[in-house]
Amino acid sequence: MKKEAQLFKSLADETRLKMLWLLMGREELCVCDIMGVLGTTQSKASRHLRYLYHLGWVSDRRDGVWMNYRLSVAPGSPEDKQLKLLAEILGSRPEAQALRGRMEQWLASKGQSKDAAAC
Amino acid sequence: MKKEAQLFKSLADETRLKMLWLLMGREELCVCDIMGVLGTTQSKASRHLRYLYHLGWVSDRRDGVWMNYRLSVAPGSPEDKQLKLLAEILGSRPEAQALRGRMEQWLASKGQSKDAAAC
DNA sequence: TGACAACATGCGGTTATGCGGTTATCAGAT
DNA sequence: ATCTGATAACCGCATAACCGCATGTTGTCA
Repeated sequence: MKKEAQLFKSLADETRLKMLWLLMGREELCVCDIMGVLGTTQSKASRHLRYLYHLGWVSDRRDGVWMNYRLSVAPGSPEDKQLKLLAEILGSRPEAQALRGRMEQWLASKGQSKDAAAC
Repeated sequence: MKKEAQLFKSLADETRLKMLWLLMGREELCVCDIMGVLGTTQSKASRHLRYLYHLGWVSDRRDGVWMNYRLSVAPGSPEDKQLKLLAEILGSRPEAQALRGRMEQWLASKGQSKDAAAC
């Protein structure tokens, strides 16, 4: 059951939990968005995202200067099921809903400024 | 989501995972049983069981010399749901089934000797 | 090419975690 | 009361995780 222990270890960090939660509610997010919504530092955001990347939970896509991340688990795979269970656990927390709200707000205020980026 | 991170942290250890799994398949187990099935040391078994005890996952019951542990989550509680999800994740692993088998075998061979204990 | 923006990473420090080994406690038997 | 076996608490060590800071890398634009 080493694999499962490793799985839970990857979820045993509040920052990573929040990142996954945000990504579950959006197709794609760039590092600066996650920084903004979570109010964390660039180094911290980037490091945890790479952590998830190396575990195969997320994939990256370069768009000019921005690096976008998205969930990358194959539909129907065990990881996909585990992610759904995670969503079930997190979704019952009001804090999670508030986080979603803050994300929408952040993305909206970002969209207002001229054309695209406001990081 | 600090609470959830803490939850996963408590599951991020293979020994604790196996202990929970064993307890899910049996009303009650004493420390020496868990030691025997998992092939671990007394100190290690006891420490992780106390860890789970302080988190509220298990309760203890003294029976003379032996200390018995059992799952203690209230039916219908969030913890109960989380435990069911955990069972779902672990149950799909053949290794988990093998562990159950070893437990049955251990308990059977223990029952053979005279009346009760053979730790 | 040079300046700048977004992101990644190496490094050092701090803290948390797991483990083995030892000691203390507790309940029952003599 | 004392002795014994089962379990719990403690200690010290090694390792791993997380963090901030500074620096490196990559891409854009003038």
